Amino acid sequence: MPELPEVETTRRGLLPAMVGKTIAAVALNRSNLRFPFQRDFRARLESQRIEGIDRRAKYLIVRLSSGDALVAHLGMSGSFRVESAAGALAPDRLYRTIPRTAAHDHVVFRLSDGTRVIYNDPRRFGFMFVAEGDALDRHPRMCGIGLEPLDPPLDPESLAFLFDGTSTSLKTALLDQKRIAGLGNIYVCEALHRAGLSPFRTAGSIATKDRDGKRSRAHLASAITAVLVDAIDAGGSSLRDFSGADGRPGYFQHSFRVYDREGAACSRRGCTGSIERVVQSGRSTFFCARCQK
DNA sequence: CCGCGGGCCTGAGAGC
DNA sequence: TGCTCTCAGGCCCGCG
Repeated sequence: MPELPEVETTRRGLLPAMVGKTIAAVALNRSNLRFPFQRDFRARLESQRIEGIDRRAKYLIVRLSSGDALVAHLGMSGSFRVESAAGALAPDRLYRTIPRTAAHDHVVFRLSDGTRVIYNDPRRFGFMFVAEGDALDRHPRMCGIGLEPLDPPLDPESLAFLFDGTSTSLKTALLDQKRIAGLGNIYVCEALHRAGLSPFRTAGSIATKDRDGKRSRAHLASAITAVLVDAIDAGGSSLRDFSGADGRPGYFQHSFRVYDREGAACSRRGCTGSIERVVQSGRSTFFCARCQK
């Protein structure tokens, strides 16, 4: 599920439910997600006040009053949902005081006001850990992460720095979290189509600026930021099961121009091509061979 | 340095 | 209805 827009949507949904409250209790319904939980995982969370929630690449970072941070990665199928204390927000629904547990609810955070924040993850490719907040930049999981594409907005000079001399394909280069952080398979396919660039082009071969401004680093940089902003505005993409922490699904999947649209007509104005699917470094690439050069 | 394949998991959907 | 097969939004490792 989650690429940058879905993680950002999750962050925004969690903010009002969590910030300023204290973690009263943490329940672990199993001993591991992708990795075993740290031995002191619960102890370092319980009775801490939540100061804020940040995002770095596809990681959520929950800042705690102790100076520690809870770091969570949603993997392929992870999601958070918020269940407010019955009665607090829905006095007509007091009968819902018995918390419902769904399959794959692996971690439950109970907050000081009774709110429950639940992490669900069928495939368990996600993981979470507690680390010293000050040391996060040096944490092995975080230290190699590349540029945030939105803050500040990705620019052609950054792309030049990241891609010059690289013989990797554009598709693979954009998926590489060490270069640009947060793009995944969907948004790479979408950005390349918007930019009119072939996923097979060598990353180092993109011109700084074309005469007409097309198929250049400048065009690619703005295509990437535009698709991410559009997706965040739509609340992310809900393919199978993704929904924001508020329970609402995202709508960006209705705006896909190529992803999962094999055989469909290309939506670019004036283009008579159709969307193809090929496998590139083990992942599906969707593109229009006619207008992506 | 690079691409590729496999592995980690479960569930949905297609095809028979 | 039910089986088997393929594929899925991420990421890491080892191979050639």
